[in-house]
Amino acid sequence: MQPGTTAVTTVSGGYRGDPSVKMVQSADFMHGAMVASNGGHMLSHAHQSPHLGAHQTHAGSWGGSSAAHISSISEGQQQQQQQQSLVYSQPSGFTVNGMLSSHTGQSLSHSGLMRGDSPELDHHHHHHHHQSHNHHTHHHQHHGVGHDPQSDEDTPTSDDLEHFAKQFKQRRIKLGFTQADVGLALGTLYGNVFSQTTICRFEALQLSFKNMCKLKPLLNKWLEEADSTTGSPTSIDKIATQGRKRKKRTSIEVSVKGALESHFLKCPKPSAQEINSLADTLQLEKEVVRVWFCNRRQKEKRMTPPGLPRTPEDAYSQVGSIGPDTPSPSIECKRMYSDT
DNA sequence: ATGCATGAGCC
DNA sequence: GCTCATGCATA
Repeated sequence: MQPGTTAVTTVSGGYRGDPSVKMVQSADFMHGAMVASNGGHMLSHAHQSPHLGAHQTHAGSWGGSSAAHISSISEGQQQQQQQQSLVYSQPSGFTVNGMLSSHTGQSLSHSGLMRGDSPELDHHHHHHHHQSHNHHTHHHQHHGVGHDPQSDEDTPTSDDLEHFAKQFKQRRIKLGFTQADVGLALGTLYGNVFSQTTICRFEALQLSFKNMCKLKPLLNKWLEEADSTTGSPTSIDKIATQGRKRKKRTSIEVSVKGALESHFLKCPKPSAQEINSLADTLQLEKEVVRVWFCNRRQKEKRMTPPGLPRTPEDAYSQVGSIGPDTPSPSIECKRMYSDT
């Protein structure tokens, strides 16, 4: 390695189109995953623009003011610890309640989430579900959890999704299932397999609004199945893992990340030439830089903004001069040259 | 739990 | 090449 290497790309080249190496990905994605000591992000600048309707492309698909704390540390820990049962909990059936008898009441109900913000997600389509509070009709009775007011018919609001995600996580944990278990179960039940990552991001509301809406019905059905003690031996049939060759994950140095961040603030969508220059300066592959910006933009569109270690309660303490983002002037990034 | 990556669909 | 949904691999 050269002393000037900014990123450790373990493998370079030959990952696609090279059938010499075959490696089936094992399901042990949780090895040493007991590091639930996070809760905050390293990104402390937290640039979020609460003022929509401006010249900005799209500042947050969720309306920005969701203010949902990602997850409590206490929940995260107990969730991580149970991931040791990745040897597929269901050998030949759905032994739902056959493994959840070892917990009694650890997950206290801590629904600290009540603020009335109206999500205005009018950037995708024009569905007008402005969360009209027409509660003139009597709401059907629901005992405890497992049922959401909207069912899975019409489009839920961000509040609904937020609530559902929380409930889902609670139930899931109480039932003794891991996020990976749920992902697999969805596959066996509906044909759509999902990874632990997706389930995790759903619970943490780190998906786009549309994506959340798509997954909610599925997860809701799983919930019903699971908690109804359905001893019905559902067919377990997990699809064979695709022998995909994947590029080794590039580890970008912290300093380099900082540089990328700075550039992102100036211009979230750099041109190919800009990317080229950046890649050259930071000694990274152009593709790596390009993908980094893509991922960075995606992160910006999530409900939970990048780096927001404050709880909804804390949000009340700093209103007025909304601090997460210093209102930067609209620095429109433009192409350096036009080679046309 | 999250960072980097893939791939499908769109332009 | 971008967005968007999704996930492997990893800290």
